[in-house]
Amino acid sequence: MEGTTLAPIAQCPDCKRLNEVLSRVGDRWSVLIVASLSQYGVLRFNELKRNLGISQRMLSLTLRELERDGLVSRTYHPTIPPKVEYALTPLGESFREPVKALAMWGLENLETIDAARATYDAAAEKLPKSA
Amino acid sequence: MEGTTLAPIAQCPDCKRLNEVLSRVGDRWSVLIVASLSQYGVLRFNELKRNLGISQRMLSLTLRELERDGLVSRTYHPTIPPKVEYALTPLGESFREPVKALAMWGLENLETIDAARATYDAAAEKLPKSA
DNA sequence: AAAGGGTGGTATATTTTTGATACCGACGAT
DNA sequence: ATCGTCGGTATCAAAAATATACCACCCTTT
Repeated sequence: MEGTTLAPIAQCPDCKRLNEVLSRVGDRWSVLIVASLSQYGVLRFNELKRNLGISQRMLSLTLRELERDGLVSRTYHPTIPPKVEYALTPLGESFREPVKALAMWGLENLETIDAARATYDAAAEKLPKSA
Repeated sequence: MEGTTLAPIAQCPDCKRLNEVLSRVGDRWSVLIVASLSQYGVLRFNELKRNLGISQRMLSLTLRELERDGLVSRTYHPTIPPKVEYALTPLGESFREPVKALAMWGLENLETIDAARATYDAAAEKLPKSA
């Protein structure tokens, strides 16, 4: 049943745009990788892996996406232990600002959020639907 | 084999913190809901649903999380068609800024990203691993 | 009065995403 | 000669997102 009264999704263009943006670079690993490269400048595959605690698969996938989207550059050195270096492109550098804004907000408000959670959970404790 | 040289995850405290932040409010729907409430002020459940094109389940879940984290307030009006209104709390309001920064960056760079993608994909076309 | 619609959800099933694991070739160290 | 490192890929299981159906409630329409 697709023909219901449902509106044609995303009335506000801004939401639609934002949705697109977030679909591209809005996942945790992308942001984390950019933040990491932002801090250390140039990192190799396994350095990122160790630094972030990400699985090889997700790192590989996410790096390729970031490279595809032009935020990260990949430099392959055909030395004998092969060496691949990742760094931010200018576009990636420009992404540092919003990420920083997000991080700042988070750092400032993590405790507030934790407190709100505790309050909410405590209140929920008193209303068990059963038992 | 856990005892390898693997570092104990998240060497840089900033990444760890950022990770926490993103675990809380870093998913697409949370950001989108905040953005939507930010634009319209107060919205009801089904208004949000229609506006965002989100499934009921995800909307319900995400709203509850946002409420739990203190970013969104939920007001239940026991009228006869039950009416539930959602709005941003002061904390939620403060989250508008980083979201706005993100949205701005996205709007400014979506085309650049698309172009980078096109270039990348075109280059990849020429190196088919098989066939 | 019976049928259908809108309200804010929940329960269940299906699909998509993520993550863990094993493996690869090439080489250096033990 | 076996092990480990490098940067991945292939495979499979677990988790999350989504779609769908359904609920009680009442109102409107027929």
